[in-house]
Amino acid sequence: MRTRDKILKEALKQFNGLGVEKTTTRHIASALGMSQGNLHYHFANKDLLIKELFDNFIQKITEVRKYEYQVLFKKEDVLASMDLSFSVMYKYRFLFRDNETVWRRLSSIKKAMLELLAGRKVEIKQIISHYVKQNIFRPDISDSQQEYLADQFVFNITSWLNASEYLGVTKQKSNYFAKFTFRQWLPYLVSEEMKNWEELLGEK
Amino acid sequence: MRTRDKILKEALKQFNGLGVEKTTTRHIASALGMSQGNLHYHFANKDLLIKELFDNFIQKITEVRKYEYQVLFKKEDVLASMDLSFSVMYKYRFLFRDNETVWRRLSSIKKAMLELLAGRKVEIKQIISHYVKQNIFRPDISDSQQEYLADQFVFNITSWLNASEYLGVTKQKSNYFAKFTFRQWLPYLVSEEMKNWEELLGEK
DNA sequence: GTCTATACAGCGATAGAC
DNA sequence: GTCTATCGCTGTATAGAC
Repeated sequence: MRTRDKILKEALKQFNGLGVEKTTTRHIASALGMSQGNLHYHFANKDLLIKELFDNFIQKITEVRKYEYQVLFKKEDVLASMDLSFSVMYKYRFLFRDNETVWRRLSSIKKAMLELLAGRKVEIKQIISHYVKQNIFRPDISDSQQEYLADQFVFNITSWLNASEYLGVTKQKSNYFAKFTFRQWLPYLVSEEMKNWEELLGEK
Repeated sequence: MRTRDKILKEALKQFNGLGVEKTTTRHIASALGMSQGNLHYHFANKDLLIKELFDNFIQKITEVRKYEYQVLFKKEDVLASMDLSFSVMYKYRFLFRDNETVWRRLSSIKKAMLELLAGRKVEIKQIISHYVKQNIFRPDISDSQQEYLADQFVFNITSWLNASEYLGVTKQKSNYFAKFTFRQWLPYLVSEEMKNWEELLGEK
């Protein structure tokens, strides 16, 4: 593995574990048995490390999305898609946990992240709208409630990482939260569908 | 105002605004036109500042809870109660935004915070159970789904502060999120109730 | 590319004068 | 109580030898 990549890998590990502010170039370098001077040869400053990790994140999350674009309406596929997205987000969780720190340092990341989420919201509204047309969702759910559901979805995907401690979640994080998020739709379903979905999501 | 209190007030302001790690005793002192030495006369170290602010938070949030304990089942009261809680949490938002940093420094706060939330979950389950018995909630909602709803509630109250940027919320934060959280219950209601509640929550 | 050495700034905290 | 002065440490980043 190239030195550059080793540094990136270790930086990601420490950003996720210790947080962005507590992670230092000294610390990263020494964990790799490398001098700090050498690290700064490869990455002139800490922000460049963050920037490159963010670019990697965007690349992976875009890949995941593209992959399932056409199969998105079947409930098993929606669930699997969420699971995949969540696992990528989990890998780069410092971007969400320390979002304020990161955004303060690099405002371009803030912009890109908000755009990403706006795109997600549009997608989710399409799915919901599809379910309403197919009579999978109940007919008495108002438009504003559908809008709300999409907001709740965005809220969930951005917040789940911080919440795991509060909820006492330890293992299988991405899978747990994919179900957690998906489960929010249960009461919107018509009765016949509800049983199927509840089965898919398994007992809590 | 006593010097002690001035320091606490400024510390809270900076913790909320800059984050705990970026806030320094130097910074707090100079904002008050006071020497750093003097600040350290009143608070020997930074952790004592955090600790005292946390104690104030606990005192206020407990007060708020006690106050409406008996009226908790009417929907208007539940909403008002949430609004009050959220506004206290907002005042001490660094405790939630920087929860990992704070918990790393003072594990006693982690313990107390998790207990507080566990209590909240119990309360919310009581309310839900009450609504089910009163036939305000639909009868076809499973027990595990009720449990889930309580978890979602805890998830919401702990995460809303970080999410406002993602959702584009700017003003009236506590009121907005009280409704946001409450609105999650809409699809669980029987049809007749749904209209009343939707009116209470207003158009999005 | 990788190292050592070092400059420089900022932090928490303490000592001692007033 | 409040101040100034200072210590010891840790952080980012650069310079120059190999």
